[in-house]
Amino acid sequence: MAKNTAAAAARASGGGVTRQERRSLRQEAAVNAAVRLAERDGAAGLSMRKLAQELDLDVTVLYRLFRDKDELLLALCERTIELALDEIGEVPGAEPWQDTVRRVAEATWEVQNRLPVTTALTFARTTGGPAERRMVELLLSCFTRSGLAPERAVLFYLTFIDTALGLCAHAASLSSLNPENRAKDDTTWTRVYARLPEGDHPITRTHADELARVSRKAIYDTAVEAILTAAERAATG
Amino acid sequence: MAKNTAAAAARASGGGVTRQERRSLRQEAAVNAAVRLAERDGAAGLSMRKLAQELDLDVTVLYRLFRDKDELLLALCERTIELALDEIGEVPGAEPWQDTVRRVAEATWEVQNRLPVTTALTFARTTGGPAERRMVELLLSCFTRSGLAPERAVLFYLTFIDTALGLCAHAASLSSLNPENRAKDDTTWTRVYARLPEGDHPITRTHADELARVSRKAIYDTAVEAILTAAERAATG
DNA sequence: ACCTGAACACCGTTCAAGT
DNA sequence: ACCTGAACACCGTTCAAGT
Repeated sequence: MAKNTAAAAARASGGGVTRQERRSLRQEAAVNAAVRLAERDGAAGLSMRKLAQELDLDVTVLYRLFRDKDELLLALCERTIELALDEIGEVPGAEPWQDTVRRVAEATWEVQNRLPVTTALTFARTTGGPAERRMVELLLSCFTRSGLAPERAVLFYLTFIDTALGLCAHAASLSSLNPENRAKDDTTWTRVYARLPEGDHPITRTHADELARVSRKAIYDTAVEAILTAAERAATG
Repeated sequence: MAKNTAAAAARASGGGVTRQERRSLRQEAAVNAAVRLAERDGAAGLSMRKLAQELDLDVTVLYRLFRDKDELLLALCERTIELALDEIGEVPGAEPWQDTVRRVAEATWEVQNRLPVTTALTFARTTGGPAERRMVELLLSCFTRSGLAPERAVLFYLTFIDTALGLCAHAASLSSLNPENRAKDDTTWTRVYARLPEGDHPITRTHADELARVSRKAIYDTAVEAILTAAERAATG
């Protein structure tokens, strides 16, 4: 749905495809290929050369579509937000603001889960693009509907989105380590913490099993609910 | 204080410096130089070659101190935790658990602020090393003291630490972008969002000033307090 | 005006050849 | 046994030379 926007625009405009529209189409194709490449080969596997090869282009053509690799990354960031917005779909107008925020949290997690490498590469960026703008408007409308004064609404909006993205990036950057490093990291709780010597770290030792059992999604949900509750209390209190 | 641990151990053991101790000393020197290099030249500037050069070593010697670059990064991660522990200092035994958690949050932010590049490079890793183990024990002792059952104590501990690290990494990865990209990102709120056309995004438009005014530290504090409150309520409720 | 290949200055990592 | 330089297979990015 988010895909082929430029194509649709081109067709709607009545036949003649301008240079600008062809450029947009090629950029979108490049973004699609970049996501595929990143998820298949990992963060280190997404190189300008390999992407060009995948698209049957010379690298320098890619450099005319995107000024540099950073601009490609910003386009990837926009794409992840587009996917989240697609995932969210239409929001019932009468829905309580908290539930809309929860929808956004779910959709963002879903995208992180599906595209961990892309998420890890882009989580901390601000694009200023159309998808990001729609997302900002959607979330700000929730936090203002809650009854918070502008200053507080903005503070809680940013706390929510940065926390959600930070935790998604945390989860994503684990899933996007090389297999061996991933395994090294993943099993640390049981490998190291369950086998601590008797005397040291008594509390950690008795909690090692629980530590290995907690899922990243449970952590994410706990953080999201904590921030929602804090916003509610700030609004009504 | 965290530095020269190996040196102290070597001297205490009575004169003869073993191969193992010399190795530890060289690893520590490498970590120190790596932090300096990363903060001076950015994440892309921390390469095995440049680090070896900085230490007047052949690259391959570096590869005998650390199996690969990832092992160096884990050592950097340990170092950031050591610095946070130094920052925390002695914790008064009778201190309310919430205040101890706040100390940890402050110290972690402080380190992020001082070493953004190193923080951004390492935030999502689990090292299983001694500094990390001390930090886990300290924080778990807080969340169990709060009266939470083991399962919940662990859930809130992980929610706290992952949220704190995620937000620190968010802030850090902004401070560690190349100057131009950083500027591009930083001013987006005023550059793009304050100039939105009248019709679209009305809520964002009216909040653009506030959005540009919120500091990353305020966001961090809001998230930390929200999680502390949620933990308190789960413990007493 | 557009495309192209070669080049520049780097990477992480390995290994045969030296002392 | 330890150290070393050169090499391999890559990077992002640029630019002169072609059509």
